[in-house]
Amino acid sequence: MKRITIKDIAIKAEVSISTVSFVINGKGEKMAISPAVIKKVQEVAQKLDYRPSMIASSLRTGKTRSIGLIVEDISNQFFADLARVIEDEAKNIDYRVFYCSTGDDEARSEELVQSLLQANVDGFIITPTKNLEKTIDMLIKMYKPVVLIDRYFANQKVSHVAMDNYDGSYEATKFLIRQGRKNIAVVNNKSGMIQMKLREKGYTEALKEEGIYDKDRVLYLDYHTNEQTRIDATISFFKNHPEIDAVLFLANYMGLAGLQAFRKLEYKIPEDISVISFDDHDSFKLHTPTISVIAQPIENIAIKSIQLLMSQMTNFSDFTIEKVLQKGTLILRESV
Amino acid sequence: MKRITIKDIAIKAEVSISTVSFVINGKGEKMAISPAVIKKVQEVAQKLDYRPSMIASSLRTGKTRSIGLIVEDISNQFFADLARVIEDEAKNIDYRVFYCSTGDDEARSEELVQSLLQANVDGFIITPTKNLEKTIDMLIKMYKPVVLIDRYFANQKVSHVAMDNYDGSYEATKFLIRQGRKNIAVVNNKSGMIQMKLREKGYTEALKEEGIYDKDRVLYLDYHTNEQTRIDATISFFKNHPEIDAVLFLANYMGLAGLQAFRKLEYKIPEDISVISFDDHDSFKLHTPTISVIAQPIENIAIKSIQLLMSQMTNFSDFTIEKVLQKGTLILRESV
DNA sequence: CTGAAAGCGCTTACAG
DNA sequence: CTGAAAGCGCTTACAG
Repeated sequence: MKRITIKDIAIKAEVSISTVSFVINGKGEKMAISPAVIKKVQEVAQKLDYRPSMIASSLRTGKTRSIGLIVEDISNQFFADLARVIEDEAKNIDYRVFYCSTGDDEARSEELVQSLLQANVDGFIITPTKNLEKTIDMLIKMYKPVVLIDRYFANQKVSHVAMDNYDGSYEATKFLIRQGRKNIAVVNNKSGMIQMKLREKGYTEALKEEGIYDKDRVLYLDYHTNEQTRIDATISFFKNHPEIDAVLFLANYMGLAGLQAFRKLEYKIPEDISVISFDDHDSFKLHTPTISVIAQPIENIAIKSIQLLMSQMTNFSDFTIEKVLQKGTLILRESV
Repeated sequence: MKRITIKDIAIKAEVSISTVSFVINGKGEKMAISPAVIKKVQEVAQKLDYRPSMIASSLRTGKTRSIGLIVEDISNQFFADLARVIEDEAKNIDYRVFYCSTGDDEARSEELVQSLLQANVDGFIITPTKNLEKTIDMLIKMYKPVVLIDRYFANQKVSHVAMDNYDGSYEATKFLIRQGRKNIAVVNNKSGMIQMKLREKGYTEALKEEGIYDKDRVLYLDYHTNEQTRIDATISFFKNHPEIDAVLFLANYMGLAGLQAFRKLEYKIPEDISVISFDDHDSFKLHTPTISVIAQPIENIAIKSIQLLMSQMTNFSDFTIEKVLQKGTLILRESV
């Protein structure tokens, strides 16, 4: 099974290698190659079942028609959905996507960037970890197109696409207040990343406007631990705060842990406590009762990020940095 | 930012290009290069922050140190978990994994194989669609290592790793019978793929042994449809069969649809109906009541498949075809 | 012990 | 309108 190359085609079609290359790449007309020759080359290529070597072409051009997608955790539904849409979009423009998960591990994130760099991807879409600002600056300096998604660094000159997190939790909190809830808690993680801070801020501001903010009603969970530990922490927090009558979970895995905590505590939802979580998830639709969520505009985020990346890839010297916030959707279910 | 190549190192270290290449690839000793030279080359490489071009080396050697992983749907937890373990295992032996989903679309599966072939992956791990037998034969003919997972073609000479599906559902059904259930239904899809047939067969045999098999208690759902349609089909089936007192769902997405159907029907689990589903899933642990499952040995499947693939990759002319079945685990929760 | 050179399969500037 | 040739960054058989 010897590989068919443009040389084989050239010989068989009795033209030069360059002519074959031009025709294969659709530059036949531009190069003023006669229609007859174009047709002949195409026929021969077809007959020999020619497949271009991406590797050889990459080595020559320095381009791979691939993009690297670094997410926090591909087994989290939110990121899986995001990846799926990004992959589909990329496929439409004939790009391949390499995905990988950081697990919110800072060293691993670094490694992943390096390894994608080594694989020579043409551009990056990244949900950064906390330490990654410098690495991203380095990519920019290397003229590598980058778009950040879901989270970002406030003062960095890099395009990003994220949900309007502040607005999402502000609106959800206001909704709970309008329902008559007075003692509203929030569960955040300890990451301190901007998207989480903004979610908390939306909650905080909404309560402060009503003069009912209480800093003791904020629980911080550790991302880097197992689910049981999160459940236990949630249980003991709520045991200490029996007055709480509503809660906002700032990410789906915290919501999932919270629901298990409430089951242990035998809380009735929404009678004892109203529940809203960030990020929609199968389990929220299936839970008894069904759980209200602030759903992310996954499709919009994916499409916009590919657009921004493409604009950098086609024209690195003169593109505009865009910082895009897409509105989420409050989906009301039985839990409120 | 010019790229650093072995040529730069050769010049700086004042040795030949070949010497650099040998040292970089750890063949210095074998080539009897003096320790002093080895050390010098390594130091220079380090200082210049040299990164080998995978692309150039691939072009030269024909190897890419990558494997293609084709699953049915990466956003399904079972496949996501499988992919995660496979990726970790591959990383340990310094291989990269490209994953993609067929969506059980036969044309797309073909395309994916072609596109991975074009990317020159060194080996394939595939959950095949129904039509893929010929394509896989072609890979074998091209001397491309292949391992099938989750499903396979009974008479094909290709290694595979799957769960012992027959045993899994046989044991689960026997368990339901021992619990005193008499009218046990099963929900399958229409794919007709071997793993689904075996799951159904385990159920059928267990019931036939007791003389209580009834072919009217088998429901077939369509994979290629939306969840609501599956829920509706499940509801109408159970409405027509009020005598059913237990059910086995043969894949997690059917189980998830089933639970929503039961909620609509206001069935009490397990009082009205005992429930066991294939494939564990977050939602099953979180459901009220928690749902019993036949969990797949995901880690074992992943590890074994990489092992089999590696044995083919290192020695294609003389490896043994292995057909491996790993036992699943019946996890009993509140639903039975 | 080390080096010069061919070649993997392409693309593209240059010449005619 | 078409072809000869250089070169992308490696690896490795061969020569000395």
